[in-house]
Amino acid sequence: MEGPRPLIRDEIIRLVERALEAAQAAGDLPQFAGQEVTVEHPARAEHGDFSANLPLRIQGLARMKAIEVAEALRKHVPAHEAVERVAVAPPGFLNFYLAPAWAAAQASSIVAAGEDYASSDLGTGKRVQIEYVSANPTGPIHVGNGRGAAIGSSLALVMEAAGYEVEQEYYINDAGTQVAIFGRTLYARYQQLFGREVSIPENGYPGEYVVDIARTLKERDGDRYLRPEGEEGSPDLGKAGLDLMLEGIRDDLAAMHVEYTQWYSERSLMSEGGPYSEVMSLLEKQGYVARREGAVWFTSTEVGESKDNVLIRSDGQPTYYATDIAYHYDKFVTRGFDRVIDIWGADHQGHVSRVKAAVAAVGGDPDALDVLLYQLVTLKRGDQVVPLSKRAGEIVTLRDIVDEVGPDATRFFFLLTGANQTMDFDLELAKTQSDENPVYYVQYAHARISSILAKAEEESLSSEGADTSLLTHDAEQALLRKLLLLPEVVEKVVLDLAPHHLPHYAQELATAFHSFYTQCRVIQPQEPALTRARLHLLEATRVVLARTLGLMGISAPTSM
RNA sequence: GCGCUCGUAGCUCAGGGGAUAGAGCGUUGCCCUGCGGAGGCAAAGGUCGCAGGUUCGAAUCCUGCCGAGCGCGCCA
Repeated sequence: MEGPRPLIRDEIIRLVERALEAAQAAGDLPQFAGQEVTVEHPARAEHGDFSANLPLRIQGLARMKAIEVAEALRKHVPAHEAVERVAVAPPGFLNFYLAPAWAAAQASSIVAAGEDYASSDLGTGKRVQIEYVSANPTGPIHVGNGRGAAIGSSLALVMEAAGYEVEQEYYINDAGTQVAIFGRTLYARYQQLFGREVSIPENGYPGEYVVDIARTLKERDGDRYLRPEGEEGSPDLGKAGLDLMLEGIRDDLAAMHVEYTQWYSERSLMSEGGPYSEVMSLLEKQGYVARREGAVWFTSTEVGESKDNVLIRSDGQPTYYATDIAYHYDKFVTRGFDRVIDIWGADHQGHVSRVKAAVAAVGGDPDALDVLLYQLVTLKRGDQVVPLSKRAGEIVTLRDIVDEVGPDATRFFFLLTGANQTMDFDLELAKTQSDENPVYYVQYAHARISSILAKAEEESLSSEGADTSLLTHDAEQALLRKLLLLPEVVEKVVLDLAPHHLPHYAQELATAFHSFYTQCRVIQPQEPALTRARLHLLEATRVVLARTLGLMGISAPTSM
């Protein structure tokens, strides 16, 4: 299979690089050390499609005015089929204008690429693991987890498009203190259903959902978990409860169209000779372990941390940190991922450097670990802030939102805001104005195109043999330029780990299409050649819209 | 107190060294004799938190200050 074509942006960069070499060889510019060339999309269309600021950056090195540098470069820019003209603009920009016929011809390449359009080989041959959500199975998935789900799931789709082999994983915290507390809470609720006067433990989980789980287990398994009064409950009850919780979590995430390739159990780390014991002896061997105050510590200050951290508490239980080290050891060393991306809520920020330090200590590469933190979501009903705490009585779950506004709008909304920006999720707005959610604007564009293409087919019109050079209208050209942008967006999402660029691009693309639609009639029986060309443009637009929506995990409806 | 993140239009947010700072929503005013009006066009709305600094050029980088969120457990 042929690899993806180079981005037009990169070809422009190469033209500038070659112009610099040629200008220096010709003596129009003095010799100096190589400069990295970058180009950008000017804000104003009159400044062209791409702009290079190289003259401004090297004016000092060249000991010339930037405008003169630009002029010297312009003379040496090699000809390129995609470039109609190159202009110098004050104070020293080199502006590139794409040839309309070339831009139009790209419609054919896009249609030919189909759902592979904007794929790249950026990550080819690299295995990346993306771990996200990983919420404790002691309560239902809440709104904040939904944000992590949207980001992780979409990032996975985009990285796959960029050639990575992607593993999407949910780490199940099925061991440890919180799970034990959940088990005791559940047993209390279970006993209550049998008429016993017991109350849930202090620090227990007061939520109604625990009662629901208890009731389900009672109905399914009867009294088999019941022990004599005063005794502790059966561990089987806790296990059964967790399984039910997990089932619910899977369902909730699946409702948002989040699908994992792997569910990884924390408990499985603890097996004889498993990752946990391996890591503990590894740390011990390397002298990073100290015993004091009845606990076992990782002397992380030795590797630059601000303080040491407990691995095994004085009650003999491993901390979350210890098992997390084992988990990351398993990711890096045992499973050998080239890159690991952890997506956490910003409240885990303090954990980042600790984990990186530990990764380094057990033989992983901390630079291959990216921790993507997303700021917390403030849930609102109008002006009223709704508490998100899993321990509060009334909680709004992710499922509530998905059921209300649908998976597409939920994902789009979560993706819209950059991860390190706090965001408000106004339920009132999401519910009452769901028709005005921008996702519909984008999906509508796709449905509209599908409708026109269907109508064309009915009338036996097709894009067969389209002459794209007829696509010269401003609106056609503007749309074509948007289509050409997706590969750059995909690259940016991958390099910055920032999927929020997708919904913004999707809106721009939809706008360009709707504008084209109102200005350019597609089906015109008296203009068969133009009709063919515009149908072809529609086909290309549909490909790009569907692809963009697909990368967000959002459906591309043919009718709405 | 220390650390991380953030402060851009009335609201929600993009932009994160480049030319006259953008979008959606809201507001105001236009546009259907034709392919889906869930649409299009236009207007109004900004000392980019404040003050210094670096630079040919700063909303963007650096420093300080102000304000907000989160973290600084033998919780996860």
